Amino acid sequence: MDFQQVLTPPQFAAVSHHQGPLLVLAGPGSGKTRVITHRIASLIHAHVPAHQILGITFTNKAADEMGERVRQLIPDSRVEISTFHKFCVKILRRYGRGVGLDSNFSIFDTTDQQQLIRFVLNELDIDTVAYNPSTIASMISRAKNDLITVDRFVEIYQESVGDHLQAVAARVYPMYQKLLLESNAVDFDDLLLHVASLLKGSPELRATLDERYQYILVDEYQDTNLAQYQIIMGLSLNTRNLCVTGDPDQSIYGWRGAKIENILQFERDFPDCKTIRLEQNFRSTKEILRVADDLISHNQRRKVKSLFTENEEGSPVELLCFQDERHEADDIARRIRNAVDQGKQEYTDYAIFYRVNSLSRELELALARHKIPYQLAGSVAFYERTEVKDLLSYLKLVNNPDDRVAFSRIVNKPLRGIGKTTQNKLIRWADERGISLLEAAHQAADCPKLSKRAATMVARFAKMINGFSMADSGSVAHLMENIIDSTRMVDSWKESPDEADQQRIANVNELLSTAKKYDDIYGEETTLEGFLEVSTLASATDQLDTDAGRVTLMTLHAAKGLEYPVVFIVGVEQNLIPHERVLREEFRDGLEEERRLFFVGITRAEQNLYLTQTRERSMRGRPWRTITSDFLKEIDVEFNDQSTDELFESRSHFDEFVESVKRGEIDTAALKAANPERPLLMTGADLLKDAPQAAEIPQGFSVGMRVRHPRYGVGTVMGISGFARKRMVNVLFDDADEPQTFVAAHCPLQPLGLR
DNA sequence: TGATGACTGTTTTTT
DNA sequence: ACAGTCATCA
Repeated sequence: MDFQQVLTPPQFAAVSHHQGPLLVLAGPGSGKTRVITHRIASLIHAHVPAHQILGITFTNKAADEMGERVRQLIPDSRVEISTFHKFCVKILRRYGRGVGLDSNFSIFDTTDQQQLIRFVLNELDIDTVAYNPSTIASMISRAKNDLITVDRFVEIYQESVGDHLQAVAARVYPMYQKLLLESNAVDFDDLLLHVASLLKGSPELRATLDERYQYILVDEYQDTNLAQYQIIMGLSLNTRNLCVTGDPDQSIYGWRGAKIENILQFERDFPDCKTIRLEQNFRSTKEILRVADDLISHNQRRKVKSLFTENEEGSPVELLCFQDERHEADDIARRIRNAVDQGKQEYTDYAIFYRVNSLSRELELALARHKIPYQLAGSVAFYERTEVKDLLSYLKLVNNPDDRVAFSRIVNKPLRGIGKTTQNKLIRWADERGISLLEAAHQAADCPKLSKRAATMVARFAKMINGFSMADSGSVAHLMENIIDSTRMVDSWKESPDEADQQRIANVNELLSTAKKYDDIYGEETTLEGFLEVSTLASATDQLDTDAGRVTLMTLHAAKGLEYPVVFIVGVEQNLIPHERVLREEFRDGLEEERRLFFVGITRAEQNLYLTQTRERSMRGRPWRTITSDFLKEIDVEFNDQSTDELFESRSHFDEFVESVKRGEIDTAALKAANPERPLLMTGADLLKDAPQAAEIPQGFSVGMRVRHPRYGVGTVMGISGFARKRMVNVLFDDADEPQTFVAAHCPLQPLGLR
């Protein structure tokens, strides 16, 4: 293979640098994955044994893709390419004893984690309303990412003047960690933390692994946190053939503990490192790249790169402005529909990005209206569905009898008469005697506090769980079938007319077929542990299909690493892009990260890029007047106003309509008869029919009526005065203390239920 | 013990 | 707007 032929000079330089530390600063679309995969191929060509090479990515998708592309270059190669978390699981299965873990440990996802923290808060008699479990969870998570252990956390708290939140966290963290260990379980952050402590605590193990992995490649290095940094450093002390690739301008996980410093200081960590910049972009048009470059040049904290491309000029980036999110979504759908109908594009060519998941809703509705197939990254992930989690919890408990979160989740699901009281008594008793919940359940008959009836139920449950075993079932799928049969968990849904229940059955079946697939892949080697691991470490973007013939919707964060011919970025408005959260910060660090996030979104586009904004947008069920994004002042795009003052137009139509009805010019009864389903406009008279207690009909308002105002939200009509054009309405809004008065004929008040 | 309804926080994210 | 939790009652 002649690498020089297929690579640019800088790419080739990176690929052929084998010995010693290497930093590849790769701009968007600069062929970074290409460099990594070719470098691996090049190492193998140079007779480096494949098992000495370790490739690390952040997502499963990236790992799979990289593995696939390496195999295209070197068929049958057995290079280990893994995510940080998977790699750590592997180490811990083997060496976890050193941190108190048995090899069958459970991995707690965010839900499990919060469940356990909720339990701890209850135990410590801390109000879970004032102290949200997820807030405490993220504090602990953050600490773990920064390698702050329990002892250190408590120490720091005692040394400083911590606030009440820290006080709570300092009490919760130790007990949470103790229960995790007792459950023989780890959370996502522990996977990294435990491995980092193993490497630190055991020089022999560190040296062994350092030796084992001679060549390490880390992708997206700008997103590594302190724990990940320590792990990488620990493996690169003796053999320093460490190659990291990344782009500081695409660092978007700072809020999650990622340290952009890691990449910025790589040259300080390894003074003898070679630095290569990949600045030629092979993805986007000149127009798109120019906009991206203009934007990112406004960041202060960065390594300056000069991006360039030999691609064509392309059409200008367009900024589309709409009245509201519905018009925005509808117009995007219509554009896609038209282009596809004319054969100019395929559905697969399109991606729509947004800052927060809640914006996907309107887009989904519009795409559905226009009969456009789409796929959504994220949303309610399959593995987070209740029924899926329940079934997995059975498997988890079978695999790891110490798992108390799994136990608590399913002990009374489906209902078997083991209520809260019984559960609490059982937990107390188990903790007193230092045995697992399942063990306690077994011996329930000996528990003095439990009634005979409760004890029988509990013991029966324990017996059922014990009846399940991987050895007897032979495969994960069979075990799962046994569980489904024995628990009768789908029985109650079978007869249900409820669509949601049928969906639950479908989900259970899907999980079952996932298990079958897993069994098929591993054959005799299939393990319960392995299946659970895959299920827990699976993520939303993993399931994205590049060739599905569908439009793809996702958040800007999820878009990193992907590319599409045509990209829409919706909601380019202040408080969204940039997000309101960073606008409140005094320090402008967050703002630069928001700019990078926008930069990531822009640079996903190959041919066409559309930015959209609206004049008003509903957030949390309330309409808001929007403000244009500050970032738009930093870039040069073609402004294209699609908005009309339609809202006001329709309002005056409405007023006219109401007036006509009052003058008797319109026969409302006939109108309603003509369209009994859903009238386009409801008249005041119609409303009155649904509100018999209302006293008057003036201008469609009556005392006690619920109304909505675009700015003030929902309120109640307190009083009405005057007549005709001077008719006044007095409204007390739900959020306000003082009522406000409006001229009935001219105010944007809308009776609720009008839609 | 379990069902129902009110209340509340959530909406940056991935493993 | 919505989902998940909590409180109350049968």
